[in-house]
Amino acid sequence: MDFAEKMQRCHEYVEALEEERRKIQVFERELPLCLELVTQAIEACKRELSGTTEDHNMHGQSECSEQTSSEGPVLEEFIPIKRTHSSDDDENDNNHDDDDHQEQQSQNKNKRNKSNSSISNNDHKKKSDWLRSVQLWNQSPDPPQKQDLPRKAAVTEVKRNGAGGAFQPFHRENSVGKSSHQAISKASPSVPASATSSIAGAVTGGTGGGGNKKEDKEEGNQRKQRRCWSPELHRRFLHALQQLGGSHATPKQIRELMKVDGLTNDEVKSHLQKYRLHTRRPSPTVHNNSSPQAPQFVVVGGIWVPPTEYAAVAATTTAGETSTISAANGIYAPIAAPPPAVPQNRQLTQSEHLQSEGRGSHGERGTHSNNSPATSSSTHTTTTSPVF
DNA sequence: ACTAAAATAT
DNA sequence: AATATTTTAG
Repeated sequence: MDFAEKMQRCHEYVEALEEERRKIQVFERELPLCLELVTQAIEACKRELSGTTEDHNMHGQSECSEQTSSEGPVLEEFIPIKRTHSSDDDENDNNHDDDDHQEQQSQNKNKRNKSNSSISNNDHKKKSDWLRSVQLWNQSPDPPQKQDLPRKAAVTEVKRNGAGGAFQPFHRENSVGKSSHQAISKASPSVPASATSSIAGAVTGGTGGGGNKKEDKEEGNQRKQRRCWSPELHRRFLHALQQLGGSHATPKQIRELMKVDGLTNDEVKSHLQKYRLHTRRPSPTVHNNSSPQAPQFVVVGGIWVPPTEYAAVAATTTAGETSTISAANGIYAPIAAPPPAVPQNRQLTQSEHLQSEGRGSHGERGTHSNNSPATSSSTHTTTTSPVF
């Protein structure tokens, strides 16, 4: 009978749902309704299962509800963004907006005013367990973001955290620049919340003319809110770098390429610095794989490839076409294909050898050509060789 | 008290 | 733009 079959299917579905619930459990704070929905669905299904047969009139749809159909309508409810302004800007889907009209929003270049006063807020303090406290969206009291859901538009700044990896919570702290002279009055780094089904914005966006809340207490100072270079952000960074052919890229170019709104030159610059730093021979006496136990794929020829990286970069670029880029990839983000999934494994294979990384340290994974260790920097690999 | 990362200064 | 220094979050 097909009945049994149905039961079976239903059962499976419930299991799937439960697993799903486990997954989002962590984000209870961010997705309370989502959790609730799933829970309800599970219950409904179970009821149906146990409640025996027929009369699935009322909740007949429960099972299929979230799958797809209801998704649309419901989705809106989940979107944290409350658009206060009645005027819905709906037009800004995916136009171009490549241009940088992003960072400027209220990013004043003023030097910091020296006015200084008391800092009175500590709103954070009680975030001990991150997983829980991680916020996909900043819950900062200001959702001034004009551009909401960028949808598919890549341009904006949709970034996601998490995924397979590490993501760090955003910190929203206001430390006052108590520096003696100069105070920045850069715009308040308000954070947008953009979400696409499972995506959360990771990048802050400037406030538009939106209107700041009363948050910034009349002080123009404040050390810029730290920008969190989430894996995704970094991914974009790398991507941009690749497109520019290596490290020569100027921060400005990089920033533009990244198309992340709210990202400033300085931030990129800083990040670039760090990147180069790490990129350039972490050398002296760096023995990577130390553990005799053969950490499967540690490899790391390279340098500084944050956990989540690999896949991301690979993915993007692979999809991409640029040959040159690939080279770049090879260089900086060659490694590590984690056990789980990830179809494309490159040359991660021989990991075992402790490889005389020794002093050279530079991972020369590059299929070919590589700079000499000491003298030249790693940079040119891409830039020089490929025709540009 | 230490470190890495980001911000800011030169 | 490159590097150096300072500040700060973990």
